Amino acid sequence: MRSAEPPSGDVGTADDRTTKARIRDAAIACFAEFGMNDTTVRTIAAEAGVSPGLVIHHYGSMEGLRTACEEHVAGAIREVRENTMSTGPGIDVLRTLSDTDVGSVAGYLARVLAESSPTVDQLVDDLVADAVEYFDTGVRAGVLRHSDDPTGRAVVLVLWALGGLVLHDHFERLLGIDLTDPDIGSNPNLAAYMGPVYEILGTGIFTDALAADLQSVVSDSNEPPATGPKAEEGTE
Amino acid sequence: MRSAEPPSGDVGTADDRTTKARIRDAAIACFAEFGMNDTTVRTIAAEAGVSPGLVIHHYGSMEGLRTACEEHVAGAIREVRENTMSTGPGIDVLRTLSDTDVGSVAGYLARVLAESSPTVDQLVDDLVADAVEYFDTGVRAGVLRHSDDPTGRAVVLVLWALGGLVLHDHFERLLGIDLTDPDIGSNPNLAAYMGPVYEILGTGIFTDALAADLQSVVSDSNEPPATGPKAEEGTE
DNA sequence: GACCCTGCTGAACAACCGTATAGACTGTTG
DNA sequence: CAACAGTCTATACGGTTGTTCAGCAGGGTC
Repeated sequence: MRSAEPPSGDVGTADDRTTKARIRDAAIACFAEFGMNDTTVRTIAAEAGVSPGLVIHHYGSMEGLRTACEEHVAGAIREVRENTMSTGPGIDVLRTLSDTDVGSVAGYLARVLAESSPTVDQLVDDLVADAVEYFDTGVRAGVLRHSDDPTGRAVVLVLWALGGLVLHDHFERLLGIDLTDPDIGSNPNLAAYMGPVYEILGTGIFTDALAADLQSVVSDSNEPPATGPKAEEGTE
Repeated sequence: MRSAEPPSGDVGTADDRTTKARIRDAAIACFAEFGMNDTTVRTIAAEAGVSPGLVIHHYGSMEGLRTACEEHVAGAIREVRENTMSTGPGIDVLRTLSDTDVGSVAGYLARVLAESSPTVDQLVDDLVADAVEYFDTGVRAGVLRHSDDPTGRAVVLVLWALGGLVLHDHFERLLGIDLTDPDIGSNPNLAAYMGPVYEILGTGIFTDALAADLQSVVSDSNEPPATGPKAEEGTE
């Protein structure tokens, strides 16, 4: 009773299909499907096919289980990240998530990203750091434009992508594409999202004159310009 | 007892500083500060300085109060939207929110946007429709680039902006700027966010050759190209 | 056989939730 | 004055939550 954990203190990176691991996977699936609040110990226990008491027995408390889920998901993402980082091509946030073997990583992240926690914060920091590094590679390869604020650009793009993940219900309703779909690549409506994305990131949305005007204003003060019709709608 | 509502069935667009309105405002503030789940009837009652029973007496149930908050916030946003729409210049999502008189609209939205509800869905649809219209104005004025998918572009930009709002904690941690700040305009760190945003929306991030390549690929199939080093990190 | 340890169950616990109800206080009307 | 209608408080009720605990089944070890 003094310790609810067996001596093996791993969070599950290797071959654990024990009951404890099954409970964790069931919890992740429930969190992704029903949300953080509508998921109870009894919901998870039923999903895993065990008794409610066993969940607590293995993870000490509900918060202990939450932490274990976060660390497991973060570990799975980190694993994919490091592998594809060394491999090279085609890493992006959503693809990184769908490449994990957890299954409902994207749906789970969509639920936990909004609430701050050390594990999630670290995960976001890592994704941003990856983006910074990868953007730098792209710039030196001549496929990406130079940025006056590489870190800021990476932060904005990564958080926009993750924020879109959190709002996947709205994307699905408006564009017919579910960003949390584990195999989003085979969705026929993917172009409805990727088309505008590539268009925006390819050429921007401002015409050249206005873009230069906005850039100079930003570097001077904090206030966007107030002359003539503005066009920063939907961007801040 | 058969009806918990007084004959006045408004949701609060005009001069109501009654206790009922104060309870609603306290609820919005609590939802924004503590989140949807950690806010109980007793929390709201304490914030409003009334008894828990009175909350139920006025709004029938907790869900009735939630609905009233949603409709009130949506109404306040709609009001600002229509006014600035007719006025003309400088409307954007975050500025629209900070122009409302509710105070913690952005923080409230950051909590409710993730969960689908008819009222929130309608509000998002309206913001997207506004963006479509405003983008079209900008295109015809020559300050915005033409889009092959104007609606898709507006959806992506609005949801990116709103998604950033939901992830305001991460933005604040990484860039030092709180997107839910009621008067965000006077924040000295605003440039840390607006700089990258204007840069991205001004010129995009892809170089011309790669941008054209990606565009053609998207219009052909759903799969992003797989040749050479890719650069769609953080965007999908 | 007895013994212990581990995985696990099912019932019970206290705490908290939203909600209902009885009644007290107020101002208004006859 | 009495009667009344709202507003508001205090309290209590059922239900659900996370958590605890006594005990069962099974498999080693002596």
